Amino acid sequence: MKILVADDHHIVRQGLLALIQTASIGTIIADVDSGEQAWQYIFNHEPDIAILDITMGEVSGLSVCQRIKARGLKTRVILLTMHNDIKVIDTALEAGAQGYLLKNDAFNSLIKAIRTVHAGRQYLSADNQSELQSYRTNKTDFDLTIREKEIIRHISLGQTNKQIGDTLHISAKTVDAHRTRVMKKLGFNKTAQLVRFAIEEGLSL
Amino acid sequence: MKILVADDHHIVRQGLLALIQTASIGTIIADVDSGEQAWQYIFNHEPDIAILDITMGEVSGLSVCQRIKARGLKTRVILLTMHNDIKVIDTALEAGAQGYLLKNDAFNSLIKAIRTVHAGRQYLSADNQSELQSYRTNKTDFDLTIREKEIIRHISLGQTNKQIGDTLHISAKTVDAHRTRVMKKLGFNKTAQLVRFAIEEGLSL
DNA sequence: GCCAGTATAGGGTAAATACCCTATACTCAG
DNA sequence: CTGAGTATAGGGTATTTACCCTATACTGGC
Repeated sequence: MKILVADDHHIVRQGLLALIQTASIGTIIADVDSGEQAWQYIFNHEPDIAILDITMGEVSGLSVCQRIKARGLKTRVILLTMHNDIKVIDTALEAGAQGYLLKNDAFNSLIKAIRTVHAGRQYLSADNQSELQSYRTNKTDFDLTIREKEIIRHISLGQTNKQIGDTLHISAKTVDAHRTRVMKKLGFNKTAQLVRFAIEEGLSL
Repeated sequence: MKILVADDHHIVRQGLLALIQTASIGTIIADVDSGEQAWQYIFNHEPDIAILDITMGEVSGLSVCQRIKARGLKTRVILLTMHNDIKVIDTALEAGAQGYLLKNDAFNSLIKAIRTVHAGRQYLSADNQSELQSYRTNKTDFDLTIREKEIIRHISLGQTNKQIGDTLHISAKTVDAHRTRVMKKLGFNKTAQLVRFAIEEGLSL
């Protein structure tokens, strides 16, 4: 089993590597400290498992996850985060993640998560299963596409259309188009409203 | 050398333990997952080094650090955090920490930090030394005035300078002046950042 | 009584936005 | 196969923001 670990916190990353090695669960092919590097590696080598931190500067683990899904790569993703927020979990799963792990989980969970996801099943940290069910049944669907949510996320982090275009490798004009469409869908006409929405809906990571 | 590790993120803690063990740098006497437990241990056993996460639920690493200083215990503290915020570093050192380490530092820094602090010297992550100097010399007070907070609140609710001016019966230009001053105080240059700040600081609504 | 800080507000410029339009390409459901 | 929906991106314009400047008036502290 080949595993990629991506986390911009060096200590966390080294810790993960040490844990996976002592568990003798797989061969690590790479550890990187940015979403962009993670994507390059996954695109070129298609590891079995990619353990990605959600919050990683420019390109988040969420974005990488979306790209993997879009390209139909066989790599399965376990997203790693500090926050136990049901909205974020939902976003993560919609982005195509097979696993969701909290950093304050016991390290045994990590091994269990890797085994479960590698076997093709979904792994959720703690007992978020039932909570997720109820959240999904009565969540308001704002009909935003994955791409649109991604754009909102970048906007809420204070990036300009130009900057977002650069990180996502698309034109600033396209970002503007997405932005405008989201505004229309949500009935907004100001960045401030969009940022508030993103933060409250857990899209801002 | 006896070391205590306290971090509420299990994975991070396990990682730290693994790293310290492989470096054969010290005997770990305990690893705990809360500030309260950390304090109990330090008070009873006075380890040489305590590596404390700053953000740990109820009792933060900062609090534990202050207690150690107040009691005059010989335990030296290395504070651990994710955020490279000069303000936090300043607070940490004032609280009596001898070391300040970022989670995204290379793990070699951890070993170096332990050795340096154990030798009685101060260790700061990366090259925060010079940054800290300049921060302290011209320590700007980021306190916002009542009026400024009021302006931020309206901005975070999605109003334009013109609308805010109308509501508060002042010129849009004045609103702009307040806005610019706040930006400067906080080091921002985007509305999105201001909105996020307002929401997180509870200035919104 | 003066100085620092705050609130007010004007002039100006460059950047970013909001939003209108068209247009191509791709996918998926009926 | 066609049409709806999405993602892409260009043109264009008006508004808004971000930030530079100056300037007046009020207040509280030393």
